[in-house]
Amino acid sequence: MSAAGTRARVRAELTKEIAEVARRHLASDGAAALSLRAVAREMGMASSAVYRYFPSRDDLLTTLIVEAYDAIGEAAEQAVAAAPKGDLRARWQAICRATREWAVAHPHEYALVYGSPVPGYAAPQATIGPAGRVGLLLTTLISDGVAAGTVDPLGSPTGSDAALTPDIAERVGLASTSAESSLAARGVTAWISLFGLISFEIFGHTNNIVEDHERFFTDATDRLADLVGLP
Amino acid sequence: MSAAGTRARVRAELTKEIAEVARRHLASDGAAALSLRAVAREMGMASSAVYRYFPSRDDLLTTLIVEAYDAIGEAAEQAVAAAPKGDLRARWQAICRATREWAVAHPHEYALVYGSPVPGYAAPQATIGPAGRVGLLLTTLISDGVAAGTVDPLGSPTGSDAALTPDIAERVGLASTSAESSLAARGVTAWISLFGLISFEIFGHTNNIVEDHERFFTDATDRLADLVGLP
DNA sequence: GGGCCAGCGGGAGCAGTGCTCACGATTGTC
DNA sequence: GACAATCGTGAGCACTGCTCCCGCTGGCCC
Repeated sequence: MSAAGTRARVRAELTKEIAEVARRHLASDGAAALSLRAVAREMGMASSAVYRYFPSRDDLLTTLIVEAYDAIGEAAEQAVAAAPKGDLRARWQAICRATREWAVAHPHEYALVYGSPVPGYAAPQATIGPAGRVGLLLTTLISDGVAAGTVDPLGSPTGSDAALTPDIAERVGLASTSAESSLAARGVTAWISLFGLISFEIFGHTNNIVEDHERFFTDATDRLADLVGLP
Repeated sequence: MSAAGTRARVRAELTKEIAEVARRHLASDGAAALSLRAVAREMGMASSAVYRYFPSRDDLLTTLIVEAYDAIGEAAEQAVAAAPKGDLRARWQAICRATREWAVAHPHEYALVYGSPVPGYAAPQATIGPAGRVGLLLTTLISDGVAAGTVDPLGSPTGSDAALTPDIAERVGLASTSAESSLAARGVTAWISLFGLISFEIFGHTNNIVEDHERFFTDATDRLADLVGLP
């Protein structure tokens, strides 16, 4: 047993435990206050030992970023799975609602992911997959609507899909033969606006403006559904 | 002369100079890398001397935040002043475009303001005024449209103004006698979405998705104008 | 005009950070 | 059982924000 063995296993386990402790610190104190030394202290090891598992603080943060993306994506996926398949608007609201609720419950982790890129940034390759999960949910939702004939692929301003990366529309299932399509672009706009709404709330920009944040959010995401062209 | 004197004047000047040096550091290296000691070094003074002018690093950052808000607001105001008064859409686009261009030109300063709240946050009172300047431009634009009869105060979902702070609609000139008004809420949604669009671009979330950022932005803000109900 | 004290700059120092490195100890593999 | 890769340790470097005390000095009041 353990051809590639027990050593690797305890390493993997320790790696996970360090990330877990770090995630707790992040959740309670925010990314800026996350200290490798503090994590090491809590684990009862020398600070230098942590570097055997994470080559730098930034790598630890990257791990936490991926975890956060995945957590958000999973929350949204579970919510949309529980919504009635045929009711596009219900599914739309389920995704938006779940995403916002995760953010409200985990503000610091949300800020780590959708706030300012922390260090000298440069989003690591590992993050680009998980980052798109919520967006993908929204676009498959839209493509379902197109397939069912309830969503019009056209819409103003026409042709704005041309501003997107060439293969992105296909990758999210919103390709169109028409050069005038704006479907994918509208989906992306709604996706971005969704996170704009959440970010403004989490970061406190709407503090003196919105009173009932939940109600406002629901109404706003409903407007976004209009924008996309959901029935 | 100088009843409240020369002393106060050199103090004000030095304060300004420190802020200026700090702003340059921020612009080139980002908020995380802004070091009081580095600013002090560049000014040729001991690090402790800086504390005579700014009681803490956070206070320095707060000053820079206010400056950034004002710079954004001014850019937008100048742009809208140069647009044809009667053409609501042109004015709308002018505001959006100027805001985005400022952000592209000053990414770190933008991130300081619209990214994650840096330390233990708690937005200082001094920031709430300047923070609303762009939003105010958008809402006065809308209210102009209402006055001219080209913008319908109603719109889906009806009554969502109720989610806002009670007096906010009046403060931005979008008060309504109808309990079913959603005009202010739609304006706030568009305002938030505008900054969502800019943030996603600046923070790199659309890197592999949008190719022509300027074109995409223009199309998206046009859609937001639709959402508000601009003619 | 002269004294006086608030205001100022300087330097040392504290507690903390990320990260490196040489050193033993341990442990899985041949 | 020997060997070597792996691991944890502690000291140390350079840096940070911030505090405190010192000595000087320039503007105000008598």
